[in-house]
Amino acid sequence: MTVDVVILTIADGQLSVLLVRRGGAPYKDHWALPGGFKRPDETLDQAARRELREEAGIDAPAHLAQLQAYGDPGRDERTNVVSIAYLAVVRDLAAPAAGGDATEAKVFPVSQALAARVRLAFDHKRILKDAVDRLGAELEHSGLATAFVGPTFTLSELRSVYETVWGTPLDAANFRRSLIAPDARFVESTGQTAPPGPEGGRPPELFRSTPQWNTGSPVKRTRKRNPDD
Amino acid sequence: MTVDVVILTIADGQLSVLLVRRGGAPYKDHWALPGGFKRPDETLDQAARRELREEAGIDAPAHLAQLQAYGDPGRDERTNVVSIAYLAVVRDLAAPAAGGDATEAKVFPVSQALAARVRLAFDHKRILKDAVDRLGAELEHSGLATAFVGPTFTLSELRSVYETVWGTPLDAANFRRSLIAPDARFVESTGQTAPPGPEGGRPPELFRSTPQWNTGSPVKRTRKRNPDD
DNA sequence: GAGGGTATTCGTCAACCTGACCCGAACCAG
DNA sequence: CTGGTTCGGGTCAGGTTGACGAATACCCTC
Repeated sequence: MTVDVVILTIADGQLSVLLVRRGGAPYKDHWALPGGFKRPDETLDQAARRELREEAGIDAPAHLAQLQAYGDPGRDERTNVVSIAYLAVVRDLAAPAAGGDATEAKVFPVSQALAARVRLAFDHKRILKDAVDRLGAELEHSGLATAFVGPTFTLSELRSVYETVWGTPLDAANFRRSLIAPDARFVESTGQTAPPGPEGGRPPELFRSTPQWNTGSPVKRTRKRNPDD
Repeated sequence: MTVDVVILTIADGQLSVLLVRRGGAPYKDHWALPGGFKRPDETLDQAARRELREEAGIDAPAHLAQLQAYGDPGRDERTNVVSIAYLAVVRDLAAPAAGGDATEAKVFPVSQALAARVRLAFDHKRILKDAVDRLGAELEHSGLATAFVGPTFTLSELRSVYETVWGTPLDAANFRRSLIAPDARFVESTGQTAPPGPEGGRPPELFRSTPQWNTGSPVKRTRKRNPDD
């Protein structure tokens, strides 16, 4: 009975995942999701937080939720292990913060970690793929995108989260309109502005997310529909 | 490591769940979700199907998917047990089909099983509540509603599923319009008609669900918005 | 300081979708 | 045949969305 954590962040404009290098058999020297055995006296959530802290040096993830259990026989050649996968979202994962377990930690772009030539330990590639799919779906129905940005943020930063995860561009004006709609209180203005980026431009307004952002999201994913379908 | 299955169906116009009476300690004689220990040589899905067959006599559920893992210490006083909850949807659960395990099985309306005065074994009430919440959300985003009806169905039958699960009435005409939209192929007509119900009325058309019904659902839940909010 | 460049913010407009409602069609019971 | 019921099909106003243009506020270079 283990708990594995998919730690996602956005680094260099790419959705990225933190992986650790395994020190022992099986899959020695392979990259794997941080995780470990659940202790009898802790809840699953507590076990996930402990692994976050021990193996990734993360104390307070912006988001942490259970994903799914994986229990196929043979997924671990040693013993029959069922793993509970967790999804954690953090920001500022710039410093890999190698855990105290003498394991090496590194942040990979998800596209790279899912590439065919890369081999992850156990069924961790499938878990990662499921986690990314789940994240994309969750963005449509919750305010999870705010977990990728700071406590205050510009609408461009927030929009960039959607665009990065979904891989599709969004219209900046319409994105703004849907978020600051008078009846839907998803974000509220702080009155402050952020300095423009290196590219220049008008200084953007800083927003704060409201606790209401639970019942649905104003941002919709526009799936390209095949005309021949 | 156990697998518990929330078996939902619609009986007498009410969302209902199948519970079994426990024969042994702990929680002897309490009602509980059917479930049991996972065997090392089977997958989680296989374990769920085995429990469905052994304890509820169900061979082919219309829907079976993993929900969530529950692992709080103390949820089972004997040993530290992590349970993987599954959601199964079946139709025609009229015959309780008591399992061969000499356990008594009975179908309860969900509203009754969740009532405050009823005590279910372990944390099964919370699992059931989570399952029902999940079902309601899933109806909005998938074609799961078709699992409650037969291979062919009338639009009234399908609409009744949404109304029963959500507890809100839907406009019959608009429901029809959204389902038979020319570009959204969620259902297709069989050309046949069903006999009218005991109340009379025009014979309804029989439809079949299409395999496409995965990317979203045309039916939306209209949340009543508080005007003072 | 003038001019070009960028990103944000605001406004507009047509197309689409939605909720509400009406009416005829088809069937049953009396 | 008449009344009652459900299903099929249509209409209509209001809201929402996608696309797009224009104004604003900053930076940089000349």
